[in-house]
Amino acid sequence: MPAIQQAFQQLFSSAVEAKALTFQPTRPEFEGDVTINVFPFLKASKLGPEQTATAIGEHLKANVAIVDRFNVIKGFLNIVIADRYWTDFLVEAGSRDILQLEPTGKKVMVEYASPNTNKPLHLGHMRNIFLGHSVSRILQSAGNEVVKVQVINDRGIHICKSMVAWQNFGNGEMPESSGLKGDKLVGKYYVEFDKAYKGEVEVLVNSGKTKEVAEKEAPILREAQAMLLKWEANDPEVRALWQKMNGWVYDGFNATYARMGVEFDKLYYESQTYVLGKNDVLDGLKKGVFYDKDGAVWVDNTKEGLDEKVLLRRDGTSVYMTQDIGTAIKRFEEFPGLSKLIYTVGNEQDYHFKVLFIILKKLGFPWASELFHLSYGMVDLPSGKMKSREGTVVDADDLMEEMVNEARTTGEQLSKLDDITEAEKSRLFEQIGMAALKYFLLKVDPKKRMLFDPAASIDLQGHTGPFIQYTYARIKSLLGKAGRSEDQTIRPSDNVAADDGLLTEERTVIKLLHQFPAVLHESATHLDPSSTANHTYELVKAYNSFYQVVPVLKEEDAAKRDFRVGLSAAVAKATKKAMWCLGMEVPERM
RNA sequence: GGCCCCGUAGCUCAGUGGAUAGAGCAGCUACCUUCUAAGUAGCCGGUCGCAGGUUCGAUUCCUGCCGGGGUCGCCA
Repeated sequence: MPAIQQAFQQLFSSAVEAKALTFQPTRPEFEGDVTINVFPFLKASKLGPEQTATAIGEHLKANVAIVDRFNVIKGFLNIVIADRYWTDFLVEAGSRDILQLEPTGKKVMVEYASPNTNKPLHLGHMRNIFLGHSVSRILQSAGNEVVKVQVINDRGIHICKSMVAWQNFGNGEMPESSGLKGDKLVGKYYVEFDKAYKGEVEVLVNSGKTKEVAEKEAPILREAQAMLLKWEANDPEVRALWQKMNGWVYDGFNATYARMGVEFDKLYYESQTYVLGKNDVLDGLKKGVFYDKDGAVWVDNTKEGLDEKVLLRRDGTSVYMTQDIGTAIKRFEEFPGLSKLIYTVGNEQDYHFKVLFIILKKLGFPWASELFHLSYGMVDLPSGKMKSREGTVVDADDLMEEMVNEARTTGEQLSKLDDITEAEKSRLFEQIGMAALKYFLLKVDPKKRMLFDPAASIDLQGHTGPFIQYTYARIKSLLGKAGRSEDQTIRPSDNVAADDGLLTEERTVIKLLHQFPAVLHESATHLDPSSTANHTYELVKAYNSFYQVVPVLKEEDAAKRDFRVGLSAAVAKATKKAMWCLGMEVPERM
């Protein structure tokens, strides 16, 4: 880059801004590795596009060692970088983890699950959890210290509904007695509640009440509301039931998280945080940041293009926003070095977070500008939106089971695994099924709404997690036969093969490896695993093309063979790390 | 209605100012006595929602419109 600027200065005695200078990978139909578009410089060079490009090209060739040759097509300067540069890079890629970037010295908190405890986890949670988990690992690989946190919405009317229903209709059913997973059991009573509630509403409507009145007066709802009040008053019996049922849910969630392969450094319980924020809001009121209207505390965001919002009710109680204000403040107190806080929450809460961040800025917290809402789109089914009340949700445990079974069916059909134990097979199919699922959810831009078709969407072939795993396993097989591990990739002498000229297949793979750190960096900057996911696919796809036509172990020239083994090892190493960043495992064989 | 997000191949998605817009799936074809065929190569498939504008150059940026979704509680 500086070389180009220098070239420009000398050739045309005129400076060029760094941002006007764009390098792009040369399109495969032309010869070259990097391409510079010279159109932006025509005014300064006062020459036509071809002459400008040629002049720069000549200069670079004469002055920059790694520039081997160039060609000019229209306004595009295609530069061929010397083989030596690529082989040197490959040695580097073999000797260290190129996907572990320089430490930034920053500590980042990522919140990536916030389930309610009244029902089991579903597909929507899975997108949230895989996304946040992957972003955490990408940030870590990009040199940050990461704190992963979960918020558990363990209190409120929703859990009281399950509790009331269990009390009324449960006959003491327990996870142990029914064989139901704890979260499923509690979820079952949430559904029971809804059924009973609807029945009661219907009865009331038939007795002449309006629907609105009936929906407010249904006895079982009143019961749940009364239970919430008792909970807030610390009623021992209610609290004991609450603890018992939440305990079941946590057991269930933990089993689900374990299978998902995700983990948290710290848990926040809403029952502990919901009291936070009140004093902060009152402080803001004193400072004149907020105002009093009819006894309630409001914030006015009309200048920011939003509207007014209540922060404390007239009776002095909190709203959702209040506790989020308090929780954010608390987190920065608990983690003094924290420089960034990321909330992985669905895009239906875009407005909420916009308001939250503005409020914290108004309260004068310097870190308020470092808050980020990692907003992701909903997951739709072919039938439309998932609705828990209509029973159209895709259950997380069921889906994982289905995916793993799918992997098993395919794997056993291929019958390449007859010599391994049943336990090893189970572990392998678990890895494959989970990767298929995770990759499917992570390969698309997080902020976009996506479609999940359980029947057809999840493939084990093509642009998928298992495709990547398969490539890795094939390389491992090669390395095994060559007696090398992926960590002892290229001996420096291996790159002698380069003197013979890199094959285009080799060059393509190395270039993709070379781009990988930049892609990872971009993934971390945009908090978007999809670019990493897609680049990993590009890499292994290119490797597969190489593998198909270029002999590795069968190559007779020992130097070339070693070089290709080293190339393969470097791909395996980067692939494994990239997959780790996406929360997926890679199998030794498949 | 106000505000926000999205609209690219039959389907699912890449592509955030550059060349003739790319993958996967689906359909068709070729390649396993050769390093794992969960693979590779090829064919088929496009008014980048529509209309203007900015620019040497727009799928990409701006405006308007159309279509889809979200959100606008002293709910969470």
